[in-house]
Amino acid sequence: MSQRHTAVPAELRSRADADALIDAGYCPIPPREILDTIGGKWAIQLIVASARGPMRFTELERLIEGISRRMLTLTLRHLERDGLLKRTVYPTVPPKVEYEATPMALELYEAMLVLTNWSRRHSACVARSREDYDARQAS
Amino acid sequence: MSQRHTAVPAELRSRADADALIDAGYCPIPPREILDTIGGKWAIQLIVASARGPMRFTELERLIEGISRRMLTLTLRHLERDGLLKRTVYPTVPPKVEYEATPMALELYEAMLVLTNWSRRHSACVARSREDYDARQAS
DNA sequence: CTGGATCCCCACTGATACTG
DNA sequence: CAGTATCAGTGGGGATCCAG
Repeated sequence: MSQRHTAVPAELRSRADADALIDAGYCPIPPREILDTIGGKWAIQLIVASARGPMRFTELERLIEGISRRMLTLTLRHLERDGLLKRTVYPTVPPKVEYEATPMALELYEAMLVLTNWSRRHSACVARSREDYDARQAS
Repeated sequence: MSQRHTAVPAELRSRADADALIDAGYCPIPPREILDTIGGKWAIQLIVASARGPMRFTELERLIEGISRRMLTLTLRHLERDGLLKRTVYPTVPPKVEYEATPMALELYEAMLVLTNWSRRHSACVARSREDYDARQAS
């Protein structure tokens, strides 16, 4: 735990580059902290959905598709607690509550795009690898 | 599902930029697939540990600290199946098995650094947000 | 409309013991 | 050395009902 950290250049491709990063003290272990935050089944979708502007509870419920009322509430609370969503209550009747991604969440979203990019570049390769692996197991 | 995707520039800061990205069809929903792969408790640590070169089973077991033999095996199998680790068996006695991160895994590792960077920039903010939130709940 | 409360399931994880 | 097998605990997540 608690290793040193420095600013990260991060446009590299080779094994040597990765070596250099590790030697420089880049410790990707803290991602556990991030993964605990956004690793939930719905967190990312909620951030994306509320990235364009205020979204109401029911809007999100309809948009996310498959999410239960319980998990919607829980995940929203979690994200709000972490400062990733701003919750605004309008004391009207019936009540109206809006959720909106904070700037910090938008940056996280942009960071996620790098992972998305990786996924897109390699998903086929991963799928093929799985097939090969499963085929070998069958034999 | 199955939205369009395009190459990603991804050096932006504003809400408008995020809007532009979403409009352009960047769908960060697939990260679920990534998160299922690396969201495990030990996956990232194993990738990092085996990023510098071949690592033996027992080496990893000692290095990771806290991992059980069972989870080490399971996670290694999972990563191998996805093509993120290469497993090499030397039919000697006693047996010798080496695990090494593939180029694809190294790229993933580099992508994770972006998230790590986000975490480092905002961890204090998140912590403060949590304190505020919890304080409000207490009242 | 926006949740809170409750019950339940099961996948992930850990602990321990055994083996080629 | 490098696993496998088995049992048990925990928590995330779903279903349902209730309430301000």
